[in-house]
Amino acid sequence: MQQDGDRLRWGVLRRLEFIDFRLFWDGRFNRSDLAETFGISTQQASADIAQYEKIAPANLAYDRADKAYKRTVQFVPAFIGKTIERYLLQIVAVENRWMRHEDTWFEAIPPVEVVTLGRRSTDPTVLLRVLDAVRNRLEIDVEYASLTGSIRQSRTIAPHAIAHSAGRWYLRSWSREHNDFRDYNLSRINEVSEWRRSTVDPALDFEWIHKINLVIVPNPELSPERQAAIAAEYAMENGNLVRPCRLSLSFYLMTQHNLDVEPGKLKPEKQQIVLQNMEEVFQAKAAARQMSIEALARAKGNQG
Amino acid sequence: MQQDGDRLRWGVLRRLEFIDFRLFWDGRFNRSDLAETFGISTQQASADIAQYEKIAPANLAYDRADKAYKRTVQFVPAFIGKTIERYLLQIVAVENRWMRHEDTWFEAIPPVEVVTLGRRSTDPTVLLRVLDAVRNRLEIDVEYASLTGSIRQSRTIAPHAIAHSAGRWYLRSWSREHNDFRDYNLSRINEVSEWRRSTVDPALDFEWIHKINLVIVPNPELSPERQAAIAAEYAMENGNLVRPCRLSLSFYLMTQHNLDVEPGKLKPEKQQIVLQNMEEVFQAKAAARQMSIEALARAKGNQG
DNA sequence: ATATCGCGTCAAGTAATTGGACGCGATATC
DNA sequence: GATATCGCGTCCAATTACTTGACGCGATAT
Repeated sequence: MQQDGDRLRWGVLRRLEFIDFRLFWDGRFNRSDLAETFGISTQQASADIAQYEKIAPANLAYDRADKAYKRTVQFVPAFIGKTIERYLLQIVAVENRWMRHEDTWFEAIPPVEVVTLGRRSTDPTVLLRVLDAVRNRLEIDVEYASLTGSIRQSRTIAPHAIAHSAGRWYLRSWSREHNDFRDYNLSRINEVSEWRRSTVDPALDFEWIHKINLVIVPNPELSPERQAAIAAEYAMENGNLVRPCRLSLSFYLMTQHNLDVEPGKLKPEKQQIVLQNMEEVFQAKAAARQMSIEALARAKGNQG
Repeated sequence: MQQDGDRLRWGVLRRLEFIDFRLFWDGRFNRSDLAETFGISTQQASADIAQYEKIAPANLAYDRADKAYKRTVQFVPAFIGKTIERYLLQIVAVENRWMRHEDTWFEAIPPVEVVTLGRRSTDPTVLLRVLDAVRNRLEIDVEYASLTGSIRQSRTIAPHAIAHSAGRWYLRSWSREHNDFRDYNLSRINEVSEWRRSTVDPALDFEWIHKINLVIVPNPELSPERQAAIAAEYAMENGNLVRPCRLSLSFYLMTQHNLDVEPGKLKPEKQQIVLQNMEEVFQAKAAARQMSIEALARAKGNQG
């Protein structure tokens, strides 16, 4: 199968993958499904099906009554692989209108409800300019939606990385106004106007570069059974989860899971996990921040 | 271009899309990139590039010095469309190891950090059986990881929908043990053994079917500026956001955003939005639950 | 100066795909 | 219970997509 996979043309491979996909998700497919999805003739579709049958004969059987190929109980995906999470994500993307149903291979989107509050989506042009700036070490002028939302402020930033947390996209950047590194909410950037080479070394962003191990344990106020379940869900070893994390991002992770709330304020169910080394994280973050500010000031001094 | 798009073969269209993609994300691409990604000859790749140039001549220019095609400033995506969020999601998927880098079109994954605590991923076979059960109205026996994580419990459920919230997947199901509808965490289902036709009508799951409008406003304890910014971020109209939501899912949405925490317990920054009609939601949910339980009991009485 | 690399292109050959035609079996229609 | 319909499979010649091989061109590296 591996050899077969290598010598098959890219297009044919995709079509076999499609067969695999539909068998997995719908349990059935038609010759015409294949023909319509890829814009090929029925003859070619028949040939493709025959080829799939040669590779994985036990996976499907034609049901004359239903006029469709159906998945057998022995079915094992031969092409789409073991990580099906990506397709689940497609469903989420369709529900959020990030992706069109036609751009997926789903015939019927499974009855999946996505529980989220939709936010404004990112402007492609902004994203494009921002990515360029990151890649080519540029300093850019951006129009940043002020807190009031009405007045538009111009900022000069030199972004060097992007981060994603809880549905929000952040831009890690040096700020000319403050001469330090901070996070900008990508969806609040409306326009990128000018760009020029940046003179700031992103290696000075110690809050970004330095990582710390977050030591996470189930909330001890929960019953032992519940704690064990949570340990299993997060695949904890020895009762704790050690998650390396950039210092500047640690707060987002903490916010996401209510790790930054003092114990006792929330019901334990709302705070299923807690952070053991919070103090250490706080101190490390503050120290790194200080280091960056001083290094940037020194660099500016040398330059001017 | 539309006509061109229709008459182009599926494979060619994908390759033009690839050119568009690379121009967007990397700002550049090679003939050999195209050839290697799709397993075609360099000649064919040249032909494809020529075709793309015919369709969108202003989008790219060959840079002899760099030996690469480069994006021009006038670049406007001609194939990949306006919703680029789907590709951002791919990056998240790669970072979370749900997807392989090779299965995307990214040459270099942009320096994106994904802030999340990875959870155990879903077993494809379980997902497959569960989807079948939903689609064909089956009752299935599942092995559900008990709270202790060690003892395995068998449950008989008839699932009828799937929900996704904050990285977790839930299965909305009727439960034989309790004769009511409840949620099962998909990642805690280890195995699906037997299946048979279900006799329970999912239309009786009123907590699922009935929707309620969640009325969400910025936390009034925040400064007016901050409130305005949050209103903008969530695209609120008249200062509030009305989000229709299935009753059974309303709690997940509330949990995600700390809407279910009494005011004053958390710092306002950790509770940027609040729910105005919490009492109404609670009552509606309880009423629907009661209705379901009674309807199910009646149905059982008629049956037995 | 010379080698190397990526590009473009011409020409001939091969593989993929189409269009047309036919038969087969299961369901729906009257 | 005859008849139409639909989706499938398959044979054929014709067409299109793609490959293999060969050559020249310009920019960079040695």
